[in-house]
Amino acid sequence: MKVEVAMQKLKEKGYKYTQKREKILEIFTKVNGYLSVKDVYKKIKQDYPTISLNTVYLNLSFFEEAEILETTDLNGEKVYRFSCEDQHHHHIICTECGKVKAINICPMDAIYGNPPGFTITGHKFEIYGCCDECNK
Amino acid sequence: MKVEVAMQKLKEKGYKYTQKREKILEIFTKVNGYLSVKDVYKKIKQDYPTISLNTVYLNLSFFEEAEILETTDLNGEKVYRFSCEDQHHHHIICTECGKVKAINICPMDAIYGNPPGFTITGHKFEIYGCCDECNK
DNA sequence: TTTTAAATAATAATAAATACTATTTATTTC
DNA sequence: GAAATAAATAGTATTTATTATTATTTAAAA
Ligand SMILES: [Mn+2]
Ligand SMILES: [Mn+2]
Ligand SMILES: [Zn+2]
Ligand SMILES: [Zn+2]
Repeated sequence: MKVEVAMQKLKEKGYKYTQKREKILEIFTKVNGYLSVKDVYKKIKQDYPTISLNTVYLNLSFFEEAEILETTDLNGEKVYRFSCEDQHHHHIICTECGKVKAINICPMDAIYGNPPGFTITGHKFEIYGCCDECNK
Repeated sequence: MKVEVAMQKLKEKGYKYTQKREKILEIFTKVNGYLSVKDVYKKIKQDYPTISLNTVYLNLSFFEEAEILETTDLNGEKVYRFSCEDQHHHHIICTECGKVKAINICPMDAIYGNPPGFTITGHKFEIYGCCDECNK
């Protein structure tokens, strides 16, 4: 997703435009992987040294709500990345640096209906690994 | 896994026998699902009102290390359950109460070798839902 | 029974995440 | 463009999960 499209999406949801929000999104476009709140905080501090960590927390939550960012847990920490807008798929994730690679298989294709006693609301399929860079 | 087998496994790894450990394992046998540390703490307090929360934390970690318990994240919290010793499989999990049901499909069966640029170290496939009891 | 190494309790320390409030700012309205 | 308003932000406090520390107790070995 492009930054402008994401900002437009935000606007439609009634959020205001701010430079910091744009910058946060820009940070995510430059990374093909998950970032923690602190990762984003460190990066945006280069441009806005006085930004509050709380602001980063809030905005990442808003972005998630607006389905601009998606999240997962990496080592017990919530991490964020740009939502994949193309067809539903899953990822292999480097547990060291958060880098991702798409996997064009969804195990739900083999699941028919709801298992007895349960109503399905979601699923997660993630392969974990170490990328070549982190392997060095 | 039976409690005695698990305690035996612990012994082999050099851990001592304690009543509290046995009780913790007993708690897990009575529940077909994941429990948080606090869940276990509350339950065991009925028998050992002076037990320390830290003791629960420590023992659950030991059990995980000894592969007696397995874990996942539920609503950002680490939760534990008895390890499945039968053939590798996955689960549908009630996000309300942690109850689980086996799914005899593993998406890794369709993955051959390592994707370029990555070394696979693990995977997670979980279906989330709400069980009939929690739906009421 | 004595020894000793691990288990526990009690408490302190960390770290992620959330809550609160005064101030600032983007956007609306005139 | 200036004033009004509602949201965004900074700064700080609080909460909550988890880990660390240390003195005491206890299971198991000698
Ligand atoms: Mn993708
Ligand atoms: Mn199972
Ligand atoms: Zn990596
Ligand atoms: Zn349930």
